[in-house]
Amino acid sequence: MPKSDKSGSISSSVIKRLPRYYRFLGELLAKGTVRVSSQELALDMKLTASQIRQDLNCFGGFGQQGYGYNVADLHEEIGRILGVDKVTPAILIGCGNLGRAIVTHINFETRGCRLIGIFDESPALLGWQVNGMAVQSMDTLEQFCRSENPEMAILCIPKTATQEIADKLVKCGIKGFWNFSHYDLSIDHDNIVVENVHLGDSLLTLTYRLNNH
Amino acid sequence: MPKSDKSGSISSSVIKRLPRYYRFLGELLAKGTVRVSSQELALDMKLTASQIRQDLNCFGGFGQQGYGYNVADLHEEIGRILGVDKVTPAILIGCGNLGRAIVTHINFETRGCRLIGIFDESPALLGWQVNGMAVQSMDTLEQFCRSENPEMAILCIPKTATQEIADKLVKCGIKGFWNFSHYDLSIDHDNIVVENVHLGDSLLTLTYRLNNH
DNA sequence: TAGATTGTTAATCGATTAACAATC
DNA sequence: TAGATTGTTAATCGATTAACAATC
Repeated sequence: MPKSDKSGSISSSVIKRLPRYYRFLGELLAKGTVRVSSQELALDMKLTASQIRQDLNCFGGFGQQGYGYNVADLHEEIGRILGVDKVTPAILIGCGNLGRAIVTHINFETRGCRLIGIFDESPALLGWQVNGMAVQSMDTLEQFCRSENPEMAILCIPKTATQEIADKLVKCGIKGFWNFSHYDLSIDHDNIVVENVHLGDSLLTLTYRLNNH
Repeated sequence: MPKSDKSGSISSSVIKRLPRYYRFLGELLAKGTVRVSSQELALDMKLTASQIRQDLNCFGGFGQQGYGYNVADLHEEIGRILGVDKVTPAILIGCGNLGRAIVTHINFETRGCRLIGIFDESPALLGWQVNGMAVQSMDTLEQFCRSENPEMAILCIPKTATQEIADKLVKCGIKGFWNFSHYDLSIDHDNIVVENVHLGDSLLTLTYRLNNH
C-alpha cells in the first residue's frame, strides 16, 4: 500500500528510469511471474537492489517485507505514476519521413496519449491519409486547437521553424512538447514540459565510443 | 594546443554533452563568430562556465587565457574527438517505417558514418530502393559482411528478434549497435558498444512530467 | 516462530560548482 | 602592463550503494 506520494520533488534520474521499470515489469507479467524481489529485478535490469528500493520508495511502499513485490500490482502502480491511464490528446506537427514513422511506430494509447491531428505546411501532403487521419494545413491549426484542445505536440519540423511554431502552440494551449528537430527547444513557462530527442547526438556518442574503445 | 588526451577515462556524462557542444559551436561558426568565452557559451547552452571548462579539459587545453576559445578551432577539435572525420561503414537491419525514416532523416556522413547496406527479412521489400540503395535479403547478410566489413549496425527490428540478430552480427564483425528496438540490448564483449534509443520510454517520461506539473 | 526482504538511514562515490593562481 | 579568462584544485552537492532495524 502506497504510504505517500512525494512526487514533485522526484529527481530526473529517477524519472528516466521509471519507463524501464514499467517495461521490465510488463515482461515479467507477460511471463506470468507473480512476485519479484528487488534482488531478482536488479539482476534482470542490471541495477542494484538498493537503487530499485530507493527509486520505488520515492512514490510509496509498494513491497512487503519478507515477500518482495507483487508484479501485477507494482506494474499497475508504476503505470499510474507514469500516467498511462490518462488520455492526453496529441498532435503531430510535420509529417515528413520522420513524423510519419514516429506516429505509425509508437503506440500512443499504451503511453497515456491519443493522436488526434496531423499537420504539415506542405500543400503536397494536404489530405493525405496517415494512420487513418488526413494531413491538415498549418493554417487550420489554431482553429483546431480551440475546438479539440490538444495538450501535447510532437514536433518533426526543421530546426529553423521550431521555436516559432512552439511559441505559437503554447498560445494554443499545448502543455508538452516531444521535440525531434535538431534544435534544443526550451520554453520558460513553468507549467510546460519539453522532451528533446536528438537522434543525431545519439549517433555521435556511438561514433565517439566506437572510435575510443 | 591540446596538452594531453586523457580519453578512455571520460565519464559518460561528459561524452553525452560532446555532441551538443559540437552543435552549438557549429551554429556559432555558421554565424561567423570568431571567439567565445566559456561564460558566453555557458549562457547560450544553459550550462555553467565551470562545467564547460572542466568538460573541455578532459581532452586538452583548447583555450587561451584572457581570450577564450577560437570557435573554428574548438569546433574542429571536438569533431575530431567525436570522430566525425572517420568513415565507419554502417548497415540498416529492418527497413520498416522507422528504419526508412532514420536512414533518410539522419545525415550519416557528417557524423563519421556511411550507410553501405540495407537489409530486411520481408520478401515484399526485397529490391526496393531506399536512399538509392536496394533492400537486400537477410540471407545475404553474412556474405555481405565478409566482403564489405561494416562496423556499425542500425537495428530497427522487433524486440523478439533483436538479441539473436545482434549476436549474429557480432560474429560478422559489427562493433557498434544503434538499437531502436523496444529491447535493452547489451553485448558483453568489451570492445563492442551499444546505444539504445527508446522512443517509447522517452514519450513516457514526457507523459509523466505532463501529468505531474 | 524463523527467514526473508523491505523501507530507510548512513556512508560512499561521482559529478557539478566555486575559487583562484597561472598566463595570455 | 593591466585585464580577462583559462586550467586546475578544492568545496559542494546530489545520486548511488551499503547496512540494518522494522516487519511481513
